[in-house]
Amino acid sequence: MRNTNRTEPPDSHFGEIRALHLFSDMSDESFMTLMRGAYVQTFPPQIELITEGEPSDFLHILIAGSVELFSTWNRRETVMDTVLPVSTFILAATIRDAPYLMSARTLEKSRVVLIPSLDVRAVFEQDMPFARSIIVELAQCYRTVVKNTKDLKLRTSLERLANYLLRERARHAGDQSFDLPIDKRRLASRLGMTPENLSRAFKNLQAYGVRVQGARIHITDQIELERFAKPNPLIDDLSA
Amino acid sequence: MRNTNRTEPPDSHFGEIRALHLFSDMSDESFMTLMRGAYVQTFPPQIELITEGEPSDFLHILIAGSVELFSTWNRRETVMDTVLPVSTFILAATIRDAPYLMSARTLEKSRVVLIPSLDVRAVFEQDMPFARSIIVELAQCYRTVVKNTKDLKLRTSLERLANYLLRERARHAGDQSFDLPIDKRRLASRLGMTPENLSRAFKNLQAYGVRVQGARIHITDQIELERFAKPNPLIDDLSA
DNA sequence: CGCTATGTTGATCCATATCAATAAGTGTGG
DNA sequence: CCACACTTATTGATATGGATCAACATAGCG
Repeated sequence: MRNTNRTEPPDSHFGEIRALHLFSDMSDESFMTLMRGAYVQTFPPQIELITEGEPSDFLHILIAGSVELFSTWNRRETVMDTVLPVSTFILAATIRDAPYLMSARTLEKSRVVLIPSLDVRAVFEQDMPFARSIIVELAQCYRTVVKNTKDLKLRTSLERLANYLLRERARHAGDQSFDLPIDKRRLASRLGMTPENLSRAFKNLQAYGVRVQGARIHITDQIELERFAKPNPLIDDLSA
Repeated sequence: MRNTNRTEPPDSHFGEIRALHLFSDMSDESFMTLMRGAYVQTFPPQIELITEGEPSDFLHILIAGSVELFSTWNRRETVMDTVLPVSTFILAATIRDAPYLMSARTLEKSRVVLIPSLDVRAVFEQDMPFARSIIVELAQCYRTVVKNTKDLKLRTSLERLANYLLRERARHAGDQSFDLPIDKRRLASRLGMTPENLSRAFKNLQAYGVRVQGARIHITDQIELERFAKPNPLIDDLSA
C-alpha cells in the first residue's frame, strides 16, 4: 500500500488549510507549529485511512478527492458520512486522545493532510483563537449528528431520501438537475436502507416530481416534493 | 406554570456545580462571573423547559430530578436522551448561539441551574482552562451521539435492548438486579421502538436470562446475554 | 376506591430486508 | 475500439422485523 502513496511537504496547501474556519483565526506562529509536524499524502481509491478502535494519532484534513466514514459491528457495516474537500475529520477523537469511533476510506484518489494529534492538543492550549475555533467546530459537528439522529428516528426511508434530495438540490444552488455525489449503494447505506429499497424509493418519488437517470437527478416539481418531504430547518439546514 | 416554580440563589449549589468537569478547572473569578448571572429554579414534573427551535438563552445544569430530551417532526416524537444529575445539557446550542435542536421536559420534580448563554460565551474567551473543558465536553458529547447512531443503524431493536440492559447493569456496579431508570414507554422511544415492541422484546430476552418484574430487571445469565448482545466498547462504553 | 396512564397481549398490516435473477454500466486488456 | 469481466443498479418474489389497531390488565395516584 505505502509505495503507491506520495508524500510531499504541506507548503503548497497552506492557503487552503489556513482558509478553513478551524485554522483561520489562529496566530501565524501557532499555524506554523502545526504545519511543521504535518505532512500531505496522496492515496489511491479504496484505501482504508483509519480503522475504528485504533488510537487517533492524526487529525485529518481532506484537500482533494472524497472520503467515506463508516462503522462496523457484527459483520454489518454502515456509512456514517461522506467527507468532501476541504474539511477536517475525526476532530473529536483527536481532542480526547481516544480511539477512532469510525473508519475512513478513500472513495477516489485523495489528498490528505495529517497533523499529529499531539500538536493539535498542544497548540490549542496556547492559542485562544484556535481553541475558540475548535469549540465552534465541535459544536457544529455535534449538532450535525443530532440532526442526523432525528432524521433517522423520526422519518421513514422514503422521507429521508426526499429530504436528502432537497438538501442536495440546495447545495447545487437550486438547480433543477444535479448528479448524486456518491454511488447509490453508499447513499443507501448513509440513509439507513438497502440498495434495493433505495431503488424502489426513487421509483416512489416519481409521483412527487423526481426523475432519475443514472446518477443524474431531475426535480421537476419542487413544491410537490416539499409537500411530501416536509423539510425542517432543525433537521435539514446544514448550517445553524 | 411560573407560580409553581421556586427561584433561589445558586449559592447553595456552588459546590456541586463547581465539581462538574466543565467547571472544575476554571478560575474562581470566572466561576463567580458565571454564577452571578445564574439562578436556580425548581420545576414540577412534566414541564417543558425548552422547546426546539427557540433561541438558546441559557445553559442548563440539572441539579436534582430528571429531564428528558426529545424531538418532534410531523406529529411524531422521539426521545433523544435522558439527563440525570448532575450534568449540563444543550451546551452546543449555547456555544453556537443557535436554536435548540431538542426540547426538554422534566420527568419528575427537578432543580435546574440556568446560566445565561451570553455569559458562557464571554467567559470562555477569557478563561483558557474553561475553554479547554468545553472542548473536552463537546468532544465527549459528539462521541456519545455517534455511538448512538451506530447503535441505531447497526443493530436490531432486540440487540439494542440487550445492550442497553448490559450498560444499565454496569452502571449499577454489576448488580444482578436493578430498576429501569425511566418508564418503559420512554425507554422504547429512546431505543427507537414502540412500547408494544419493547414489551415483546423483553419476552424474547427471557431466552437469554433476562427476567422482568415491572421496572425491576434481573439478569440471571450475563454470559448468555452477552453472547447475544455482543457489546462493543466503540458503541457501548459510556466513557472513551 | 375508582380514574387515568401505563403496560401487556393478540391480530393484522406495512415497511423494509433478503434472496434471486437480470440489466446496465465501467474499466481493462487485447 | 471492442469484448470480456466485474461491479453496481434494477426488478421481482418472498420473508420478517416492527408498527398499528384493539382489547384487556395493571398500577399509580388523587
